[in-house]
Amino acid sequence: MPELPEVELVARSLAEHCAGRTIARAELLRDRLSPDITPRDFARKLRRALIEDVMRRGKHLLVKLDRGMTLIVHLRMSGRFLLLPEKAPLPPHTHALFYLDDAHKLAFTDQRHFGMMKLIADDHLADAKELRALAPEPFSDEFSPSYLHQTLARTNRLLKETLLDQTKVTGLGNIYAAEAMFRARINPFIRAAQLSKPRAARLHEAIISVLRESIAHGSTLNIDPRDIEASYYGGGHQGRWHVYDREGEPCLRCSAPIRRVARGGRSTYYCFRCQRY
DNA sequence: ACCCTCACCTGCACGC
DNA sequence: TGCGTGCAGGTGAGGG
Repeated sequence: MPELPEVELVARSLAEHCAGRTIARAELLRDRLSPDITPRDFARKLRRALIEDVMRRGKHLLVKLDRGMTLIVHLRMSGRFLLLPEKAPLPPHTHALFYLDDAHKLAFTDQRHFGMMKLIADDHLADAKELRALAPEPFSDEFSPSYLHQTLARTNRLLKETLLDQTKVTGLGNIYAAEAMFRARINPFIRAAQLSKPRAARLHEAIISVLRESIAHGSTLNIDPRDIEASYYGGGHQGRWHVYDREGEPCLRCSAPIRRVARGGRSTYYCFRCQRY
């Protein structure tokens, strides 16, 4: 599912439901979910671990355990957590299981098998290759208008592609990149370096507000009500996106039909009239 | 160091 | 109904 707002909500709900719980037993059902560790060691290292907190960095979940360990989880396209009664049947595509000490189990499911887990000692967390190169958090002071302007100025790629590069800006994916550029009224196909300072500042504001509002509204994606973060979701996503997945529908600002352009196997949605330059 | 393409999987919607 | 095609929210490896 996930871009930053979805991962944030998963992190919050995992923290709410699982922080303070002990993992009675863990099972890695698909080896390649966590390729650095055998299923046997996965079970051994997690057995009786206390979940202290669950945080987010970029699109990664950080499950902070006692004994100086953190489980890094990336949901990629289809990773989900479901909190189920201990004896409930396993959902399809369950690749890892965590039996908690409160008669529930946490199931990690992943239809497309792109998800990733890595158990890492806290000493090495900061330099884990998954986290090391990530751009500053969008809600941090470090992610400033001038940071964005200078970062974009140093690339030759198209703006849209650059916004998806997690080492330049972290947390945006295909949906929210499109939504942020629409909000800032900037064309996705300009060169990133072409963006003037005032327009970079406008994009900066748009990125932050799109992400912030999506978190506040409970994201924009359709989710299974059994997903752990389901309680944070409002009334579904109807009408929330302005351009994403709206090819041919009227722009909500100017009524021009929204365009979709496919490149490198991915779609970019934008309003050709509002986002001319 | 950068940039591009492909690869990783399954399932669903669509057109014939 | 059945089959082939294209597409889906993300990234990493490997090449130029």
